[in-house]
This record gives sequence, C-alpha cells and structure tokens, in this order.
Amino acid sequence: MSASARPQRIRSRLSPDERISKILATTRIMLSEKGYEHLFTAEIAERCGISEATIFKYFQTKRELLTRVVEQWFEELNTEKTAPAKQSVRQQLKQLIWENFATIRREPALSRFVLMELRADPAYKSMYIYQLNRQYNSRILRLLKEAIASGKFRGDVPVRLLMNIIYGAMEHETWAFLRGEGNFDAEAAANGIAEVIYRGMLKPSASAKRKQPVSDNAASAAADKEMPAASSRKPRTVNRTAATPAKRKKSA
Amino acid sequence: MSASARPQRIRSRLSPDERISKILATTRIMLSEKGYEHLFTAEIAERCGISEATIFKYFQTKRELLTRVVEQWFEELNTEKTAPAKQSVRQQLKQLIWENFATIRREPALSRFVLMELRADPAYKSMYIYQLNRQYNSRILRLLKEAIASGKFRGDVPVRLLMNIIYGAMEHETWAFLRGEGNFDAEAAANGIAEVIYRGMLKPSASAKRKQPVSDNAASAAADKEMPAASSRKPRTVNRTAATPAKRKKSA
DNA sequence: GACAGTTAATAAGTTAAACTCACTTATGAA
DNA sequence: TTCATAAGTGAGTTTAACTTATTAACTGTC
Repeated sequence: MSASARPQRIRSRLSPDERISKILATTRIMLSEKGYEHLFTAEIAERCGISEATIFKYFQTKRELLTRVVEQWFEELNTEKTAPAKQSVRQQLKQLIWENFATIRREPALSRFVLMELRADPAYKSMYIYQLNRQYNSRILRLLKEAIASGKFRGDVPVRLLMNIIYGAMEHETWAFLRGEGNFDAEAAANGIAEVIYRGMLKPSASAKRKQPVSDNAASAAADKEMPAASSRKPRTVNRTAATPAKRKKSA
Repeated sequence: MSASARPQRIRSRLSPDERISKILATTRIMLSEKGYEHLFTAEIAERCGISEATIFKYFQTKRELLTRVVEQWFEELNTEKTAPAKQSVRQQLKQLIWENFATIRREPALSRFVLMELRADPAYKSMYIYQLNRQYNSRILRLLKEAIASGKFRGDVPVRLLMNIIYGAMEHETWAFLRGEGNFDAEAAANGIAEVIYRGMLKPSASAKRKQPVSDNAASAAADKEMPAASSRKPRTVNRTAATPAKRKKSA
C-alpha cells in the first residue's frame, strides 16, 4: 500500500484569532463531554489537530483557557434577553428562577466549573466572570429592588441577602443533578422558591389581596423579546480572565 | 559545636492507630493553615516527622486522608449538642442558623473543602460524610418538620426545599468570607434568613398573633446541654470514606 | 519567483506532586 | 538471643501541566 507516501505536514497555520476561537470551541465541547476533572490539555490539543504547546502559546494556563470558555458562555447568556412580560411579581420571580434552572440544565459541566472552581477563587471578585455573573443576575436583582421600591415587598431585608437566598436555594436544588444523579424538577423548585420568598417578603398591608391561588403551573418556555437597554453597565477595572493561577506556573 | 554527633535514627514506630491519629491531627492543622490547594503530602509527612510513603501506607490517596479529617470534624460537631431551649420557632430557627455560621467561621478551610470538593463528588451520597452531614442538619430539619406538623408552618412547601433554601442561603452569605475577603455578620444574616423563612412559611391562620416584634438581637453564645437521644440513626450501608479517587490512582 | 523577515507551530524537553515498591529495621514473643 | 512481624522508608515512577529552542508556513518586496 501507499503509492505516493509523503508524510506531508499539512499544518494549518491559522491567524491567532481563528486559532483561539477553535481552541475555545473545542474546549467547550470537551468540557461538556468530559467534565473538568477529566479534561486534559493534551487531549484538547489532539482534538484541535495541534500540539499542546500551541494551546499554551495562546493561554497562559489551563485554568485561564477554561475561564475564557465560561466567559464566552456568560456573554452569550447575557445577550439572549428574555421578555420582561408584564406579569405579577410572584410570576416574574418564578419565571426568572425557572430560566436560571434551565440554564444550569443546559450546561451542567460549565455550571459546575463556575460553582466549584471560579467562585471559590480568592481573586473571584476582580475577575471578569464576576462582572458577567452580576450582569446575569441583574434581572432578578432589578425585580426585587422594584418590588421593594414600589412598596409591594418589605424594606427590612437587604436585597443582597434575598439574592443569596434565591441563588443559594437554586444551587442546592441543583447539586444532585450536577453530580450526575439524574434530573430535577425545575418547575416545582422554581415555584417553591418563588413562593417562600414572595410570601416572606410581601408587606402585611399589601395582603388586602388575600389568599392568592398559590398554584401556578405551566408558564415555562423561555420567551425571547428584547429588553429596553438598562443593563449595559460596563465592567469597571477588571482583569479579563487573569486570576490566581493557583497551580504550578513556575518561574513567574 | 556538636560534641556527640550521632545521626541516630530515633524512629518512633507507633502503632497504626497512633500513627493514623497523628497524621490526621497534623493534616487538620495544616489544612486550616494553608488551605486545600496549598497542602502537599510531602509537607504533611515532614511535619509528622515521617516519610511520605508512610502516609500512603495508611491512606490510599490524599483525598481519602482529607476526607477522614473532615469526617472526624463532623463527628465532633455531632457530639457537641446544644440546648434545645424552649424558645419560639422563629428564635430557634435563627439560633440554629447562627450556630451553623459559627461553625463555618471557626473552620473556614474545612468548610471550604466540604463545599468545594466533597459535595461535588459523584459518589457523595454514598460517602460517610454525607450521613454525618445529614445528622448535623437534623436539628434544623426536625425543627421545620415539627413546625409543619404542629400547624405553625404551612404544609405546601416540601421540607427538603426549605432545607435547600436555608443551607444555600448560608453558603452564599459565606462565600466571600471563605474566599478570604474578611468577616461576615452572622447575627444579621441568621436573623434575615430566619425572618424570610419564618414569614414565608407561617400559616395565615396563625397570624392571629399579629405583628410580632421583628427585632431579636443577642441570644448568640452556643449553649451546651445534652439532648435526649433521638438522632442516633446509624449510617446504612455506606462506605467509610472510599469515594471516587478521581485523580491518578493508577493500576487500580 | 527567489529572498528575507515575521510569527504560527511544534518536538522534545522540564517540573511538581501524588503515588509505588523493594527493602530496612524496630519491637516483642518465645 | 533469635526471629517473625510489621512499621517505616529511600529511591524510584507516573502523569499532566507547562517551557523552550527550533522549524517552517506565510507575506511582502524586488
């Protein structure tokens, strides 16, 4: 076999931007497939059809590469705005929580990486991903602030605490799923969380409208209209990526 | 200097139990000092005055060693029971949450390890630490169940969800601290979480006792009486330690 | 269409830290 | 005193992230 056997190095030689895109895209797919702890730079390189050294030409560390992947993901998420749909606060809250669950379900590996690795990073708050995360959370934040400002919600609980309750609850509802223990009921969970928060925050005076029907199924399906503008707050002076390398990185 | 210079190998040669105890104790101290990502088996060995190989004689992996450390910690925590103090549900809830915060503050590094590493382990639910964690949580769980059973709390929200809300909230309130960004206000956070949960769960009918004074400071200081027995549920068929090695562990 | 300068890409390393194994030696029982 | 047992270790191996010296693909110039 092999008539004209020339090993012929058909090296592709892309522009940095193209190469970086390709590495990021491949990494994202592989991260979803294998999960963080089973993802190796050597394999990423192989799948990209390049050498490992090339990856490290464009990314200082493996961690930086993964962080960039997650940043891209969040940028996507922050683009696809959903409808603010004139609903009750109660329904909006549930809807936003449900959407958050949907995001986690769509990308378990990426979510896991954020929760496990990035959030615990000592430099987290100075990372770009922190800003992106804030932006992602801003819809719920705005809803809560408005509900308080308008007098529907009580003013004696800090919004920050409310956010922590809501996001903490979502994460906890989600851990078994992220561990690979099967699906979770986003509908029920979103409803439950929204319910407790809503009832816990409703102003006593506002309970003229007594005994609302607590059930509220359906209303899932993520809508996709535009939102005014409002949330185009730019990251302040934040390192794009660049956090603690934490691992190795000798001779810095 | 050095009159009778004899290198003299004063090898200690302890019994397995003693050696294991010493390694565990040393590891716990070092984990608190350095944190998980900067803790190396070589250093642990050095501080124990033994060779690295000895550590691996008694612990299959570094992860197993750390897991054992955390198990011991939880066993301690589950022993030091605090007073059930006949207080209102609202006050008990706050108190228990506050105690949980106090535990995290006392051992940030151990807490971080549990939250970051163990909880995300695919085998988490079959690990001994999962049982210990359940036992640790059982006080809040019991409180909630009783509040529901007695009719004080509504019955339309699953206790599991309530637990997730409470523990999720605590974790989120705690992350900045665990990242090393300074202290947190356990008093305020415990009060806020208890407040939202309590109001969110209170049965409408029970609001005859209208407008309770919401403030409720002090009441911190962990008491330390005994509790009946009640929570001596044995771990079912659960591996002591033994989870996914996840890293290395070749030629298994 | 040869030449040179630039820079994408890589082969062949190095390093760190978890883990292994063949061997050594303290100890206690006979 | 001897010897079996098992605690302990020195000197590895392995793996996967990261480095560096070098090669060669492309670009513009004449």
